[in-house]
Amino acid sequence: MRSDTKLDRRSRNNARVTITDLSQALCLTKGTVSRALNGYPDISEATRLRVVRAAQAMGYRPLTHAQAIKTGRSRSIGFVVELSQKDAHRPFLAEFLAGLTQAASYEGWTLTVATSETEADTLKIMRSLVQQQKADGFILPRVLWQDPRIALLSAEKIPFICYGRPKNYENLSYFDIESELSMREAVQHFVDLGHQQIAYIGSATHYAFSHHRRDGYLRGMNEAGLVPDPFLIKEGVVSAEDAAEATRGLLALDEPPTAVLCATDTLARGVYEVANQIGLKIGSEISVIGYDGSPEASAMWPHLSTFSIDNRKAGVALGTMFIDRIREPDAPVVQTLLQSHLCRAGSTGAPVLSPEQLAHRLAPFQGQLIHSHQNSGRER
Amino acid sequence: MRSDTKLDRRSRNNARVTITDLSQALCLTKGTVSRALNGYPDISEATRLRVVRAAQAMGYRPLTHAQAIKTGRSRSIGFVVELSQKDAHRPFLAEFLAGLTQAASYEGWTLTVATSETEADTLKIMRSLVQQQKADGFILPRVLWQDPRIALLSAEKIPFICYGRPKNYENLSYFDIESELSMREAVQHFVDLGHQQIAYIGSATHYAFSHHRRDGYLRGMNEAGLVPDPFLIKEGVVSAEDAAEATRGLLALDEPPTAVLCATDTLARGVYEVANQIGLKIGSEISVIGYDGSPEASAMWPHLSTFSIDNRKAGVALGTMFIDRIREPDAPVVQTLLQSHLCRAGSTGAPVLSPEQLAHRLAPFQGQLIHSHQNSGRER
DNA sequence: TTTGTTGCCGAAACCGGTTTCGGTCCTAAG
DNA sequence: CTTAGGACCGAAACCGGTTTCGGCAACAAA
Repeated sequence: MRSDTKLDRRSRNNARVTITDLSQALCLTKGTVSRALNGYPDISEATRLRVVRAAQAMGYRPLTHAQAIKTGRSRSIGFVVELSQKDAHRPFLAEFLAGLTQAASYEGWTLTVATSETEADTLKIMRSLVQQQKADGFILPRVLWQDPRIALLSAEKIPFICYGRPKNYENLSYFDIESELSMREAVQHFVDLGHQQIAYIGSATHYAFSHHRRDGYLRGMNEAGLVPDPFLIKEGVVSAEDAAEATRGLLALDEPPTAVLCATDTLARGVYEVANQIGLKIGSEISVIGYDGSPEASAMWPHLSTFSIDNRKAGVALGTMFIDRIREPDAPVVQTLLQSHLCRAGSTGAPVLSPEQLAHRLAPFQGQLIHSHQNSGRER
Repeated sequence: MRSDTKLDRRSRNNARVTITDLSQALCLTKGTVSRALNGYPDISEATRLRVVRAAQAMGYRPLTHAQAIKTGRSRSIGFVVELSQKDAHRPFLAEFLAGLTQAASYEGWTLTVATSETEADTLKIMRSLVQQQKADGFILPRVLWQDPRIALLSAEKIPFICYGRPKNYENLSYFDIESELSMREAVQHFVDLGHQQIAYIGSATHYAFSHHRRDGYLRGMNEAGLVPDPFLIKEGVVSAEDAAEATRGLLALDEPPTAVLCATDTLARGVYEVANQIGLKIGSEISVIGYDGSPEASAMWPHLSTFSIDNRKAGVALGTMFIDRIREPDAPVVQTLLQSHLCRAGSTGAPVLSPEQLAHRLAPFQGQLIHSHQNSGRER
C-alpha cells in the first residue's frame, strides 16, 4: 500500500531520492543518515562510510532549500547588479557570471542574481534577499571608494566579498585586478615610445578602481621623471561623450598631449571620436591606451591598446572565496590581486609630432575645440 | 518562557515574521492563515481580509523555499547561459538580465543563473536545477533552429519560454525581435540610396535568428526586384575574423558589392577590418549595416548603422510571460514579437562607385584578397 | 560485581510552511 | 421540531531535511 503511493509519487516527481528513501534502504533513521552525511562525531566511521557510499550510489542530493529552512543557509551566492550607470557593468558581466556560476555549481551552490536601479534600492534588495534566505551573502561588483553596501553588510554581519579595493580595505576580503601597476606600465610604455606630454582621462571618482588607476598614472609619471600637469588630468569622466569633451579640452591646450591614457576603453572611444572628427591619426599623431580589454577595443580602428583582464578567472576566484568564507566564517580575511597585461595594438606608436607641432596641426580646428570647458569632468 | 526564547531567536534572526507569529497575533491556526493567504474557498471573506491586512501590517512574506518543500515550486526562473561561443551572449546579457530580474522581483520571484560549457552540459544542468527545485522552468536565450533544449523540456514537461522562434514554433510560447522585417527594411534602405549589388553576411545557421534574418534579406531583395546572387551570400559566419575572410571573398568578386548587410554587429566588424586595411571608405565606397545595436557599433568609425533592440524590454516581457505560464500552465501559448528600428549612422551612404569601378579600385589589393576561398562560411 | 564512561544510534521535536480531514454551528428544507 | 447541507475553522499530518536528547550496550576502572 504505502510503498505503492510512494512509488507513484516518485515516478511523477522525476524520481528524486529523498533522505527517507536512503534511510529505509539502509535500515537507519533519517536522523542518523543526516548526521552521517554531515560528519557528526557521534557516528561510527563504519556506518558513515556505508551511508556516504549508499548516497553516492543512489544519487542522493539533499534539497538545499529543505536544509535551509532549518539551517538558515541556502547555499546561494547573491549578486546584485546596479543599473544606474547603464554601461558600468556590461563589458565584464557575461564572462564574470560564467566564472561565478562555475565556482558555485562546482560546489553545488547557486547564483541568485538581482538588479536594482539605485543605490538605496540595492541595499533594500540585498537585505530582503538575505531575509528571504535567497542569498547567504553577496559578491559586490564594482566596489566604490566609500561603499554603502560594505557599511550595511558589515553592520548586519552579512558575509560578502568585494570585487575591488575600497578606501579602507585592511579588514576586508577582496579580489581585485591590479590596475595601479598597469597604469604605471602604460605610462612607461608611452615614455619608451618617446612621449613626454601624457594626459590622463579618469572615470567617475566614486569607483574604487578610479583611485588606483589615477594613482598608477601619477606614480608612473613620477617614476619617469615627468611632472604631471594638472591640465593634463581629467577626472570623473563617465561616458564616451564626456570623454570626447575632455579630449577637446586637452587638444585645445597650448601644449596638447601626444599620448592619452584612459581609465577605461569606453573613455578611449571619446578620444577616438574627436580624433576621427578632425582627422587626427591615432597611433602616430596621437597615441591612446585604454583599460578593460573589452570587445569595443577591437572594434575601434586602429585597434585600441588596452589591458585585458580575465573576468572569468575573477568570477571563479570570487565565487570560491565566497563559499570558503561561508564555510569558515572566522577564517582570516583573504585578499587577492590579479595582474592584467597590456595588449599592444595600433593605437600606440612613437609620436610623429612634438606637442608644439601638434598644437600647430590642431590650430585650424580650435573653433571646434574651444567650446569645451577646462573642467569638463563631473565629480560625484 | 516560551515567548522569551521566541523573542531571542527573532532578534538574532533579523526579526523575520513567520506564519506562526502571524497566526498567534490573529488567534488563528497557521493552517487557516495559510489557506486565507492562498485564497482557499473555505475561508470567509471577512477573515481572509483580516489575515491579509495583518500580514501586510506585520510585513509577513512567506519563505519561498519553505513553501517549495511542500509545493515543489520555488518561484524561481532559471536561466542557463551557454558559453561555447564566447561572444554569443555578451552584448545583450546585462540589459536582458536587468529586464528579467525586474519582472521577477516585481512578483517576488528570483532569478537563478547558471552557465554551461556545452550543449549536453546545458541539458544536464537544466535537469538538475529542476530536480533540485532551484528553478521552476527556464527562459531559453538564443534559441536554435532545432533546439535540443526545447525537445528535452517539452518531453519532461518542464515549463519554458523561448527567446526566439525555432523551426517549428506553432505550439511554443516565445518572445522574439522581428528581424525579418528589419532586414527587408535594410535592403530597402540600401536600394533607396542607389545600391544594387548588395551582399549578405549571415551568422551561424544553427541559430534560429539566422534563418529569419537571411529570409528577410532574400525577401527584401525580391521586393526590390533584385535577384540575390548566391556569390553575394555568405552564411554560417561566426566571428569577426571569419567575417573579414568572407568580406575578402566578396571584394574579390568581379562585381563586388557596394553594400554589405550583416546579421550582427560583430560580423560588421569584419567588414570594417578589411575596409580599414585596404583604405576603402566606409559609408561611400562601401556601405554596411549591422544588427544588434551593440556598443561596438558606436565604437566603430564611422558609426555603424544598426538595428537597436531593447533587451531590457525583452527581459521584462519574457519574465512576465514565464511567471504567467507557471501560474496558469494550461493557458494557450503566448507569442510576442517586438520591432527593432534602424539607427542610421555614417556607415551607409549613396554609392560613389559602381561595382565595376569598385572592382577597379580594388584591383591593386587582389593579392590580399585572393587567398580567400569562395565558401568561407562554416556550416554547422 | 558495581559503577562510571564512552561510543553509537533511535526517537522525537523542530523549521516554516501546505493540505487533508473532520467537526462545529448556522441555516433552510422537510 | 428535526435534519440535511453548507460555510468556516481547528487539528493534525506532511514535506525533506536538521538537531537535541536519551538510552542501550560495551568496556574500563573500582
